Amino acid sequence: MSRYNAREIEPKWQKTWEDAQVFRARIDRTKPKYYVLEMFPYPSGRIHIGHGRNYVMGDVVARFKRAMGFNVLHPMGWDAFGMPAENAAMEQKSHPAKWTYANIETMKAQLKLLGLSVDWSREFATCDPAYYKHQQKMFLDFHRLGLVARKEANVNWDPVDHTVLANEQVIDGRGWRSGALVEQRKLTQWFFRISDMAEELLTALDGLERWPDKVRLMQRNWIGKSEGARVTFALTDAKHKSLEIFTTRPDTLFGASFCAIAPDHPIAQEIAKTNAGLKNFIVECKRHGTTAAEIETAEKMGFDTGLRAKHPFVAGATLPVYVANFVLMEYGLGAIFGCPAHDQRDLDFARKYGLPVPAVVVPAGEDPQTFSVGTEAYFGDGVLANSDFMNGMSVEDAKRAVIAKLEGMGAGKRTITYRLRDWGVSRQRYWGCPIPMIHCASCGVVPVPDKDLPVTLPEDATFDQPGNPLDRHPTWKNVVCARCGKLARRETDTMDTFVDSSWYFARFCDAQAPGPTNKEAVDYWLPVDQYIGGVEHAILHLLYSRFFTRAMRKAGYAGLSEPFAGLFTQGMITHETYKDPDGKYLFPEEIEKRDDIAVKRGTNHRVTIGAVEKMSKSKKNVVPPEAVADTFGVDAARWFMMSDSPPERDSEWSEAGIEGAWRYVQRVWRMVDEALPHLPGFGAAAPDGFGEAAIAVRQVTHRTIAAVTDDLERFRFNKAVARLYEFVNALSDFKPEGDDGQWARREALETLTILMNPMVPHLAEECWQALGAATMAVNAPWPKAEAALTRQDTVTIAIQVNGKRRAEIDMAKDSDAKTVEAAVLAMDTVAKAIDGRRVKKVIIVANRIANVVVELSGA
RNA sequence: GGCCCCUUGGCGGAACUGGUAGACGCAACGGACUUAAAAUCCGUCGUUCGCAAGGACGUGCCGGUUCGAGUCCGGCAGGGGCCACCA
Repeated sequence: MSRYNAREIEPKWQKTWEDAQVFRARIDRTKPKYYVLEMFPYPSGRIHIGHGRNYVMGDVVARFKRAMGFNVLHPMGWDAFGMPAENAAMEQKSHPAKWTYANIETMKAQLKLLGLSVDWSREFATCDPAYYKHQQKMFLDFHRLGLVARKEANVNWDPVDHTVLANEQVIDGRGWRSGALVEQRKLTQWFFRISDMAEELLTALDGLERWPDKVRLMQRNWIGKSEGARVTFALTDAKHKSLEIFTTRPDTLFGASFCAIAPDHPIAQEIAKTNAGLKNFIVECKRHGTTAAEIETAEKMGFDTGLRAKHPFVAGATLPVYVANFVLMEYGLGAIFGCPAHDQRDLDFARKYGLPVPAVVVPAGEDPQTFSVGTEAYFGDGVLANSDFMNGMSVEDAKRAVIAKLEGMGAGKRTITYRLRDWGVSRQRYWGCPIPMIHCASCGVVPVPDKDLPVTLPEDATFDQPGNPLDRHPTWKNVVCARCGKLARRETDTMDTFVDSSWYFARFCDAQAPGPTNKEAVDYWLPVDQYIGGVEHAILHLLYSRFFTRAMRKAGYAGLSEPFAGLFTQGMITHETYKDPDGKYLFPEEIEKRDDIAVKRGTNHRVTIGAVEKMSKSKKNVVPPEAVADTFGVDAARWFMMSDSPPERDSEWSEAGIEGAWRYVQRVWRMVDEALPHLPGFGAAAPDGFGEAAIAVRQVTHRTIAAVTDDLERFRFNKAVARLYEFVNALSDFKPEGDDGQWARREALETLTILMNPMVPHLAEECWQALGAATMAVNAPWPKAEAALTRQDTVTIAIQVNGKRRAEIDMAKDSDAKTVEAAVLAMDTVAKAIDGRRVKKVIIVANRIANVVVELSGA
């Protein structure tokens, strides 16, 4: 008996696949296409097994679809621009390119170890000018189409990374990479006009049926559509004639007791010029952060501007206009009217400053004369009161009525506001795609002519100090104006790296295309049929890509709007964490487990076993793929990753788990190896008839085909694995006798081999070859379940009496209700359970259950 | 604060659209083989009562709908996610 040696067998098959170039994808219109893509990696150093799950999952899909007859595209590349490279360059006194390409080399070798069915001929790195020159071209095209804007705006400034961040990259008031508290700065920046597409990006979410609801909901919330009205308040002041506010509750206009504007609202800024008190107040507002805790505890603060706003409907009534710390310039119009009775913040504010709290929406069952609000605002539904022409209306009717009236008076109109901001893409960093623009003293902003592309990064930049290396480079930014020929300055900002990843999937369709995309290839391969990645990109990358694809369509580079037809967000791999007595983290290989305790390897020092957490370098709870491949083989790792948890959930990596997977690999090989001498030849004709035992095995075989196919189709890898375990268990119990039995055994083993191939491709190749196939398993078609063998002739029907299971009975499938009822009532066990009570009725669910309902004794 | 999701044995998890809860794996335990160990094979494995046959209880908690609820509805608790002074 030969033992399965993964360390020799796995590299052998990887080489065979590579030599035969089996994963090379080509346009082939005789087959349906299938584009599988995992979110491409950032080359940060080394991968650990936690990264692997994502790629293995994609690989299982790719290999499965391939066997199902699809023309599969499964590419890989590198999201290679970004801050870590620059930080590493600063620390190691090296160059970001050197660091990045070294990491790519390491990680590529590690990925190859996993035996992925990737078409490596399409590989590229986004930091290659051959890639980013196309990005610059598209930037210029988008600029021409009005999709790019340069504007002054309040931006998020990361004081540690010395760069601007997009809203999506600020988490809890801190930079998503540096963790530094973000400051607000007013800067002139480049923006993609994503907010113009807010409505389209929102409604198109409904069409993304193969996306998780969770992700669609997150995008919906992020886009944040609010329907309401803008209302113009006339001001009593001669200098400032009117104030425009946005509200989603115009129905509560009669409950208004003040107006409030943001500290950076133009009117506030104007008054602050001559009012030192307000100026100080505005400075005070800016000092407060925006972290969750600070918002929770922040007190409402206001400064009375002295301005008074006239109520649009109540002659003679005026409202004080405050500058308030809780009003945001970025949302709506930066101005509100305060209705304390029906908004908690307005109520807190009104109580603090002693403003009136008139209630205008009264909950059902409350008396409008006596209903009042204490410390809790009422924002539920109800009936309008104290509101003149709206009295007695529902909230919805009142909204319509008041908007109509305001529109009639020219004092307001129905408006839709979105939370989504334009995407600021300027970054004051070196390691990114240069923005191809020129600043000329006489011509203003001038695009770099297409013929001068790419604008490449200078290699001799310095990284020994913070700030933008491009800006301080002695010569790089000197350029002649493309319009007037005078000396001008190059744009020294680079693009947000999320731009790089917003179109790479289109580039993969033809990575050698002379333009940004090859239209024929893009039309053939896109959309991505199955995209796989972490849910952490639910908003950032996935929203940007949806925008970018639309922009590419407008510019003629793509023929569709939605790049990803199917999305799957996979869970993380977690692992226990270990700490030595000093509180320092230890790698799993540094510890040794003895019974329930852990000690430092080779010592008696007790190690604390900490929480199970997402694998990360900082917690040291990582497992290198090389070590796993060496001891257990890659197939065992792949099998374990697919078996342990449902793919969307987190999965814990454990030594026991990988050992279990390794046992499976050995067991399958042993089973094939032991069967070989007894089996008929590969492709031998089926015998004339099958005995009972052989038929039973064939039934298991074909039912397994049906089940595993369905499970893989639906991304239920853990169930597919469980089915295959059951199959192997059944085969182990099978003791074939006669030619028919041996033929059925061969059929079963061949089937098993191909069914498990997507998960354990090296083992499958080895088995396939041993079974005598002349072709590779990777090219073998997926087996088909024969209906005659999957059909169930008898079914087990559970019998309940008053809903409690009392017995079961085997019946011919699809027996009619009368037959089942008669058979059930004839059973001794049933009679015993009925115990002489009167049978009220018998409920029969075909092929499943019979419930005998009897009178309750004594009731 | 708003919105959303989750909660099933010692553990990971099965259970299609309301129809036999606990598939499959891991761990554990008992046994066989072995000088011994590993590997392998056979068996047990939700709790509980019982010699057994069999019974009772059981899917976070309380209640409801139903012949029947892990699954549907209402409430509560715990855990997680996203957004967040968003008007």
